[in-house]
Amino acid sequence: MPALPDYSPVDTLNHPDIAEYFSFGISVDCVVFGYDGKDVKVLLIERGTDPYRGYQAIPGDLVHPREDAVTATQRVLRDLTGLKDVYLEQLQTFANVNRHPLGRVATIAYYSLLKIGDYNPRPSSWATAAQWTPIQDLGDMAFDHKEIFNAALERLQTKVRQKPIGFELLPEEFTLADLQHLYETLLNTEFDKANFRKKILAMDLLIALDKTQKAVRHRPARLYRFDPARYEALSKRGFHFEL
Amino acid sequence: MPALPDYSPVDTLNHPDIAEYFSFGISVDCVVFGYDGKDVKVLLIERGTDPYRGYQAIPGDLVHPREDAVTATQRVLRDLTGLKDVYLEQLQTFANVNRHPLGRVATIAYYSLLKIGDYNPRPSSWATAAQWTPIQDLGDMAFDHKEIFNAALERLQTKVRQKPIGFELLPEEFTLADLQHLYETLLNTEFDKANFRKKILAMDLLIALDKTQKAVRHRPARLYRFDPARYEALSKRGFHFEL
DNA sequence: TTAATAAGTGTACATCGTACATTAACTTTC
DNA sequence: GAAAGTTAATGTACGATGTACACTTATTAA
Repeated sequence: MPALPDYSPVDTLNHPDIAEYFSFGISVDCVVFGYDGKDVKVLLIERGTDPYRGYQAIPGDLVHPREDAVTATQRVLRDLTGLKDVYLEQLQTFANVNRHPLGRVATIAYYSLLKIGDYNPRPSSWATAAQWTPIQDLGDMAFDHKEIFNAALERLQTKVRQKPIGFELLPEEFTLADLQHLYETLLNTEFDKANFRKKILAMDLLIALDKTQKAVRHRPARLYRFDPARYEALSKRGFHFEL
Repeated sequence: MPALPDYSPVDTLNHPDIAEYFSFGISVDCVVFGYDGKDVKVLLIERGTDPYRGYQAIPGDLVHPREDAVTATQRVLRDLTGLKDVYLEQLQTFANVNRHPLGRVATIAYYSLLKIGDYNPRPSSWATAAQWTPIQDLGDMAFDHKEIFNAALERLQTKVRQKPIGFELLPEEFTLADLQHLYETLLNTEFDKANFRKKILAMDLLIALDKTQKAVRHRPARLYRFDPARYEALSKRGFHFEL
């Protein structure tokens, strides 16, 4: 442990009893979203110990004394899902005095989007307790995790309309109907099919593949792929994704 | 059923050396924005002690062991400006291992908007060190504060186009030209005068007052006032501010 | 009175969003 | 193997909105 500062980032004439201030625990919690073609789901843990034994909780862990917060979150995600390099974004920090019954713990909340098909539960300690839950039927949650989840969902709903991050939830190759349905369930709206596809295609972010759906009992739809490089290029020229 | 894993936050069983994890300091830092009719400015502190003596820093302080993070930020703001009930929003938490040279301090960054005219420096410890700096001419800053400031500015620029928070920076009564100029300096853009006023007025968020500017050497402009209640009402009906 | 200056209004045109109708391709049923 | 069912994919017409720019109005200073 490095030497304790004798002042805060500001100035502090005011903290003679400085050691008392260095008694916080910091955790990270990560709201992991997935989509199975029908429902938007969250990956939750069932707690095996008190407090909140049996309640569902957002996966997370204490940050180690020499560990960055993002690193800690990536560690949690890898242990949980076996995946790395998934979409990850900081949400908000929850630091109320009484949020944790056993001590002063501030938690930095993140949210993550992944292709649910890539998910393979790890033979790690929490593998058995992890489960995908459709976001409509969440029950009570441990700690202030319901509040954290709500914030994450709200943020996702805003963000998904402004940045092309919805694709993180879809398989590499998808139909326009897939995409539309994802947005509709995520945003609780309905879009006109013709207008939706016109708008999306006009953005010029998708690569049309020479493939179609197989084994459907109707006209098969064309498959598309999102082109991140194209998005980068357009962004630099002032393009603004919007749905 | 196998034993359920314990994961966190804070499962003491999983962390036998639990005490080590409770050694973090938590600070809040608040980027305070103001606008004087010409420039967008930030309220900065000049550090009087090492490290970074003489550098400019974002005002902040350590969070007390029994204090909520928002409360700590409001305390800092009140000590600094004499104001309470100013617009305040959490930005992001910076928690890298090495961000603070003297210990492990995670900082929860906020940003705040206030009417610069309301600001009255307090006879508190940092009053003399506080100064408004136009955001174009910021020099080096202490710690990772430049990074924090950049994040705050970016966030403000995004947010101000999506929520009617720009009014927090203006006096209660303002002209449409005032409003336009604020947006132009904040976003580094130019708007067409006629179209800007048409758009803003069409939103129906402003109350036209029976007052005009005084002592100007041209046709005096009408004064307006922002109507937060109206905005609330419209929001509930699905209205979406956008500029 | 006139010039200067910025406030405030009007208009024409292009662009975009919206609703809805139509055609196309595939499978299943009779 | 033709018809019915289903969803993909395209087209169009209309209204709303954004954009550029010209014009009129109210005030002060000269």
